[in-house]
Amino acid sequence: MALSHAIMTALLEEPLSGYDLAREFETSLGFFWHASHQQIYRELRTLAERGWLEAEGVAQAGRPDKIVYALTPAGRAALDQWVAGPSRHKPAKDDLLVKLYNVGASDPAPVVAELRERLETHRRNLALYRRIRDRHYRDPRSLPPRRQGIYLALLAGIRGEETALAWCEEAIELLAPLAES
Amino acid sequence: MALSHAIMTALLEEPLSGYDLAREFETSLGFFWHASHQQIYRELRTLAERGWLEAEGVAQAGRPDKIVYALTPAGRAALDQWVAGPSRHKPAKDDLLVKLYNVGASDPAPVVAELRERLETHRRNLALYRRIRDRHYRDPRSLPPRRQGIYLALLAGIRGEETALAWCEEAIELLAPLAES
DNA sequence: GAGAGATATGCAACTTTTTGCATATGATCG
DNA sequence: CGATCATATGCAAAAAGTTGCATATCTCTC
Repeated sequence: MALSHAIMTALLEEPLSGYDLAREFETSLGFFWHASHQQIYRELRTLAERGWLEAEGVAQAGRPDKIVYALTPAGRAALDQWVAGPSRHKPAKDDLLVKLYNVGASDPAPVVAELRERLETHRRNLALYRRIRDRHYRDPRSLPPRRQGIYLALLAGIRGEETALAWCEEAIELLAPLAES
Repeated sequence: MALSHAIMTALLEEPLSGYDLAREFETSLGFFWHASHQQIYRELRTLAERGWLEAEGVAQAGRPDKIVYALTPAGRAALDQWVAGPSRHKPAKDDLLVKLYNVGASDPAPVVAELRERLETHRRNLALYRRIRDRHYRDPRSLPPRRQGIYLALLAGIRGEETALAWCEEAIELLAPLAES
């Protein structure tokens, strides 16, 4: 399972609580690997049991107490090993692409409407990613190695959104005439 | 579940056996929605029970008998309704992008090696998709509606591979110096 | 006739993800 | 004081996907 390793990766820099991690998985790392808080809390307990993480309860004033998880040496070793092993790419599954196969058989109007919505989503994502790049990753070559890796992940996001955006425009242009008639 | 609808989509043109469908899901539709034959056979039985498909045993000479599934009017209606409803985009999950966050903490060499392999995969996919486009979708505007939709799905594949390919090259260029030292 | 390979279909166990629900603390605002 | 929101953690059931195994027909080649 790779969720465990994604979590450990997020803990490389500093110990975090499940709540923190859940937010991490909604931004940064989450752009490329989504996980719900239910998944995260469950996985954290599993990893702590296995000895890859260490849990520490932290009492807080002004807010509910929390449990902070830190990477153990064993976890660190497992992570290294995972990085050295083969990767799995699970391609995106997109209803919309399947629906395109139905154009001509079903009404294309909702598909076009969906494309327009998605266009906006890609615009927003792209703007966000570019803002992050401009703020933190202006000159990739002068970054320390770790940041270069993160930069590349971000770059994948940017390129992906650019491509998806352009494709949406092209698709709308081609299908709009069908939807109007 | 969308697998059911992907299967029905594949049956829009003509009735197919589970085996045929499994191959369909390894090419055409399968570029955007992967499914194993185990999943497909299971789903086919479920759909037939629900009345969305009709199963017909076909005796064959020269090869094992098969079961051919056809879309029923009820299935057709369900498909229309699905097309009109909201779509879900499940973004890709890619170990490699998570591993990039580990560059600087773990040895980057295997990551670079993986990037090189992936570069080749993208090259192959791109060549394949382009071949299909050149053969069957040369002039998209003059295609009948149904084929236009399929063309757009193919185009999404082409653009995606182009982007991924270029990104791999950029990533290798940036990380190669780190891996050598 | 033995073996490999395409065709054809399936079970069972397991892992992973999704969905819906549940709970509790403390801050802030009206 | 009540409502709402951010913080913080979790259970349980269902759906979806993966993995490993199993079986059978028929063709073609050695």
